[in-house]
Amino acid sequence: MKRKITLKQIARELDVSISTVSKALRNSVEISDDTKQKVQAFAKLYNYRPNNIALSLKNRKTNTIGIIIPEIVHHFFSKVIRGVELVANTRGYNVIVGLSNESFSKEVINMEMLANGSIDGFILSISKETLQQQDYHHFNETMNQGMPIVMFDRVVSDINCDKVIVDDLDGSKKAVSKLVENGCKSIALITTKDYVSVGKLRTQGYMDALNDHKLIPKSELILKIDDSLDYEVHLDALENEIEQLFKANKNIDGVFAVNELYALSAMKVARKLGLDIPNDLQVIGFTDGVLSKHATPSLTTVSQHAQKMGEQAANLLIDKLEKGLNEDEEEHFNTIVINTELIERASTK
Amino acid sequence: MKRKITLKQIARELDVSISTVSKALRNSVEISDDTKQKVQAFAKLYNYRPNNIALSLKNRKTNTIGIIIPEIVHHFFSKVIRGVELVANTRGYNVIVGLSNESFSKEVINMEMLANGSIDGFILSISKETLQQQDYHHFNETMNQGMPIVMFDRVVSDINCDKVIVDDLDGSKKAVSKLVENGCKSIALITTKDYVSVGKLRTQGYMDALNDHKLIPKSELILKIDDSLDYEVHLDALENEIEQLFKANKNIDGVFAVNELYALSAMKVARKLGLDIPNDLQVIGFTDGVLSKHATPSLTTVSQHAQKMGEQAANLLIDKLEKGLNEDEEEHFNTIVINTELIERASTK
DNA sequence: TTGTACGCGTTATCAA
DNA sequence: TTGATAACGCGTACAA
Repeated sequence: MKRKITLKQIARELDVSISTVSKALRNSVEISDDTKQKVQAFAKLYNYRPNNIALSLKNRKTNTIGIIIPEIVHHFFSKVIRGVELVANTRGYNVIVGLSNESFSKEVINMEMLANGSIDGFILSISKETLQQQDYHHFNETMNQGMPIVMFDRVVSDINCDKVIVDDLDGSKKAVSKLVENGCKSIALITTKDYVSVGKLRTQGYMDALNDHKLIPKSELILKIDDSLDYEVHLDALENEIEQLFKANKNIDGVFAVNELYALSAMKVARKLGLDIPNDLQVIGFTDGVLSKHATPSLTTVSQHAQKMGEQAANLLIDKLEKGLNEDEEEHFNTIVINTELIERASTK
Repeated sequence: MKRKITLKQIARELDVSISTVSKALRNSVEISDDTKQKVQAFAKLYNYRPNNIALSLKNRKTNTIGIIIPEIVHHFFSKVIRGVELVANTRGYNVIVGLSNESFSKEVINMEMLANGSIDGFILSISKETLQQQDYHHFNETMNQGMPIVMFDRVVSDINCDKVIVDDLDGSKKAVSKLVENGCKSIALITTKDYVSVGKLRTQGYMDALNDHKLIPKSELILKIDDSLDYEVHLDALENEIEQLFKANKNIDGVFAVNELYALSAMKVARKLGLDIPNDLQVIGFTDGVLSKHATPSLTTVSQHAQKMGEQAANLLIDKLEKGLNEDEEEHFNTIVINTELIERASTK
């Protein structure tokens, strides 16, 4: 087992100084061709590679991005990671992943861990618990220490940083308008409690679309799910709530759900109640998930372009990292809005 | 914007030496209580945290694990990551993620990138292209440099390292036996080409189960898909192949598929051909995916316990990293076999 | 053309 | 009880 070779070892072997080796390897004009050849050959033979950690320490730059997400077993987030990775890699960065697991304290601990020199900047999406507690001090502290943050999807306006979001409002409007245009008269909304920013915006889009079409939103058609429960586990509870909704409002002929699970559950319940999709009931979900495509019937969705979000976030962050930030120049923050796309499948006419 | 504070700055402020500060913060008995209090108060005030990079350089230990996987937008792999993250975090490690995207060269580049000091060891699953080319030099070189590797799921026997695998053979046997016991007489197998080790083993399990039940495997019932195509894109091609299989063998009453997509496609085609599941046809898939649970009908699966695999892999790696490896002690490699579990849903009787 | 010295931030050892 | 020094591995300004 031959350990990784260092400049010092090469220098000793060839009986020259460390700096000579260093310069020779970087092809400096200061060094004679003879020495360069000798050193380079030796380095190649022993497969010399500079130690990243030493470089990071010296340059005060790790070329590593930290990404903190609430959950990785989730198509949306893993697609975002893929986007980040893609851009990061081509631009010479590595990606270190931290999971908050929707917990405030884990988010804080993870960020503190990484902020102590391990990375150059963060890309993150806020955990539910943090959103609920509205405690954002760790984000501000991190930025105060000169470490940039790019937030995506779950963002809050209280924090001044670069952001990448989907056009939740417009996406929802498009979806609900589609339902209206397809003839739905009584459209239900299945959404989350309002502290989830995207849930709130998507709810707003639903309202706007109805208003645009001179339809009156009815509160009994709006089901706000408390998603602090993990519904992958408590699926029954979710389905029960939806069933109650349908039973109390037999005239429902359209459903807009703010995520995939809600939409699929709605379809499942509808099937159980003997409704035909899309003839009796049309359904659209806001999601980038895989379930939609393979569902029966396949689900019409509002696509969020998760991978693109990741790419944009990575570009935003790296741009900031590499922009020689002129001292007293006012810092500027960007918000990139990703357009949604309505993907029509079999759950709508 | 206050940059992160260092020992040196604290020392200067308090007019003591750097080493005094360092010792005071670690509560050394060498330092007077007075000084300790002073230093610790100051450090707390300015929220001092040791710089990870400097520590890594000094200790030649990064406390970071590198994980290289072929694809992140895939439930199996993201669950494995979750398992790795969980264990790594509780044991004081970070996780850095590299994606090979099923490409040999990306796998090599990613590993070289990380092997230069960024991490202490690898957890990885081999890319398809690497498996096809059977070029494993990068794994051996990495290990020769003293960097341990733990492989999971897609492994090869040629390489000597710790491994975590599922019991593919037994899992497949259980599945196919189940079909036989449920009355299937003519069971088709939808699998991959043999260079994918798990595909090969699962095929073997199918054979074994049939033999155990005195049934004769028929080659015309075995469909080997060339999965170098991305079937998420070329879904039609996949479904066509399966349709041919069904049409050429009308007596098929059971299907065992080595992954989720194949199983779902089989169900879709069957539905199209007017077959009722599970009455005319029973289907089982080898997978840990989400699609199964939400499919119509829901799919009976052989579960791989992906998260547990990740946890075991992380424990294996960290154990090795932290075991004071006695010089001439023979190095020992473990292979952990994870048991599968048959999860019965609606696609079987 | 080559080598010395320094600094990145930390800790351990040894001297004062 | 405190401080100076060396070391981790690297690159660079400056001296020889």
